[in-house]
Amino acid sequence: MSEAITQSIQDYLKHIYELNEYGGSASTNDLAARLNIAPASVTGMLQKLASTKSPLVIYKKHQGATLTKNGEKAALEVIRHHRLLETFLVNTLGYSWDEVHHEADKLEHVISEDFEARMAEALGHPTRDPHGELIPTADLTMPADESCPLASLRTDETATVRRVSDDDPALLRHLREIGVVPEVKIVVKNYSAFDGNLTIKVEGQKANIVLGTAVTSQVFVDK
Amino acid sequence: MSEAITQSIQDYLKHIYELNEYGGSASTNDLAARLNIAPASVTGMLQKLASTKSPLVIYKKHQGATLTKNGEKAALEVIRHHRLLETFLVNTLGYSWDEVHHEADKLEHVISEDFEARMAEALGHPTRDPHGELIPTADLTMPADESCPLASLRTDETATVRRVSDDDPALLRHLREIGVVPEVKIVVKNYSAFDGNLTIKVEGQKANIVLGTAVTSQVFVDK
DNA sequence: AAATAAATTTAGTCTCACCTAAATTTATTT
DNA sequence: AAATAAATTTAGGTGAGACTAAATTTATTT
Repeated sequence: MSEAITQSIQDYLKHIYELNEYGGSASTNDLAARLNIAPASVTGMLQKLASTKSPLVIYKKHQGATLTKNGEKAALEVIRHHRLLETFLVNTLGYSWDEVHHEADKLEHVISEDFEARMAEALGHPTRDPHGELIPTADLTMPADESCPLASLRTDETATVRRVSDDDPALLRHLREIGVVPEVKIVVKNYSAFDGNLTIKVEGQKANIVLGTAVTSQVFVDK
Repeated sequence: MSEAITQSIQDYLKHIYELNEYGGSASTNDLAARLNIAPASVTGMLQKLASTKSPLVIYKKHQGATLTKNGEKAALEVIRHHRLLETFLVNTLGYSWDEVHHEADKLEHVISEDFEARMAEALGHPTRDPHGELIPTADLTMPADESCPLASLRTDETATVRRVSDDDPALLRHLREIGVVPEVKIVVKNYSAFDGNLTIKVEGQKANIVLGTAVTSQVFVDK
């Protein structure tokens, strides 16, 4: 029988997947930071995950981790759970978008496939969660995402906000307040080469606002 | 800082509470059977739970376990979660009453107090779950329950079904089929002293039915 | 290219919650 | 009351998943 995919393994896979999305390979240190675990512990787990009959992870010393096909399926399963749960909590229990992440992080490991299917059905098979993040399909493929960081835009460019990072409640409350939410149109009024600040005009808001890279790197847009 | 109440401790407390409801003290063996754990392991855990600064459990060698005030509060918290979840799954996601137990057993350890409060609100602060079992109140007291086992009734007695045990899906499907569900009235037509069988007439059903003690001990009624 | 800094791995421990096998205690028969 | 059976506890062990401290490897400066 194949090795059990425990909750903590699910967490490793999820974060390796997310780190792979940009950086290529997921480094020991980055994983440790995301998982709130000592780097030494991460090394141990990666070695273990990479050395089973049909491994979930590909791992080379000092070069970080990547997912195998199986590992990726398992990761997408967890991510699908997470994003459906966030949508469900907002739509059905009246959570606001900054409150759902922590709850979904716990529930994602525990719900059954039946629960997943019933949620998807009840929600009308949504393709994005409340933060605009794409929900992996029931057959565990991740839809293509064209969006780029708001931080990469320059003066006079126009774009539509597609998604925002879901893991910082304070940031989410701020974004809600200034109207930077999915599907809203923005125009870049100014780019400051010194600090990377962007001055933008948000559709439906009167005043321009200035955002630092701490914010603009977490907001993703389609041009 | 007080000792963490882990998932497995929550399970111990829940089952000690339920065993205390009838039998007085919860025996090592009964607990082991309910938890699907070796008796030796139960002894170890009970010793541990009974020997902290402010213990959750009272335990004397060879005499089983009881809950302290704190232990009882913790147990009722879990039971409240479980029964609210069962109600929520049935009302909101269309589960049938035989499908919810297992899902609730996993979720009960994971949801936040906020989740609990939102569910209670969304459901209109129900007092019973779909099986008729009483839901502990938000301040963690268990409402009084007057009901007695159907098995204790005799010929010509009349009663109202109040609750049924929720942990055997096959039994639940059978009860649903024969109409033995909460709030239904029944009349005992015959009692057989040999095997304990009861012949009953269920309100709204044409034919009488005969039930063995495997069933009648799991159904609770008010006379 | 050597020196320093940063990232990573090794080695050795710890806790939790379980296990089995054997010993002991309590309960039940004969 | 002794013998047997059942329940419980003791003793010793395991695996998962974390930890720290020290060693090593890779990357970055000077």
